[in-house]
Amino acid sequence: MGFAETFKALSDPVRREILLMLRDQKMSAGEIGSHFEMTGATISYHLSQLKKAGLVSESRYKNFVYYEINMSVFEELMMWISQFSGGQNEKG
Amino acid sequence: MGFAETFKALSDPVRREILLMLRDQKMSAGEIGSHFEMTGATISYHLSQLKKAGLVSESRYKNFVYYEINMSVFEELMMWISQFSGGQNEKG
DNA sequence: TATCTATTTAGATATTTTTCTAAATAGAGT
DNA sequence: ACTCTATTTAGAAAAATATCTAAATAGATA
Repeated sequence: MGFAETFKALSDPVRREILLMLRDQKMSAGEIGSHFEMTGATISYHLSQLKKAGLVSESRYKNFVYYEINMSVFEELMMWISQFSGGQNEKG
Repeated sequence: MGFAETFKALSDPVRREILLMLRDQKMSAGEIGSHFEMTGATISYHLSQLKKAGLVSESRYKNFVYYEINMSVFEELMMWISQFSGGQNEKG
């Protein structure tokens, strides 16, 4: 997977907001896009970055492509970060 | 502080490695630089990005500038991420 | 004070990222 | 089969990023 892609994906405010929108329901690309003042093409680009980072997954129904959060990558991220804030590296 | 800067700082592999090096001891800019095949100027740039994101802080002694981890930003990061992996948003 | 050492700043360049418009794809309903 | 709708892809332009070399700064020590 790679932390580089994950952190890069999370560094963009649009993408972080998309993740918040998906926190408790899956949404179609169009629905997601309608919350922003950007073209659908741009939203599609951001969704592809999130997907590449493994932060979301997609499924299809009728004409629509639905996106939803993929929790497991967030868990890996927590593990990485807890190296620093946990303080489990004390001597003794 | 801003998550954008924090995540952006973490998206670079050199900067993540610097953070790992600083996990259990403070180090001078020069010591840090000697672990990489890069000019001191480039290392200085990366350190400034980490500092801007609040991930490290610096102190001076003699000719040296020492860098050390700043844990509190990692803790904020954990909070943000736990919105997703914690699953505290269930109905019922 | 002159010089040496550690680090940062400035300016330049190559690469990457974000955004747009226009076109392509793909499936749904008629 | 045709057309409509939703989404993605391609290509281009502007902005941001990572790196270098050379120069500047600033403190330490002789």
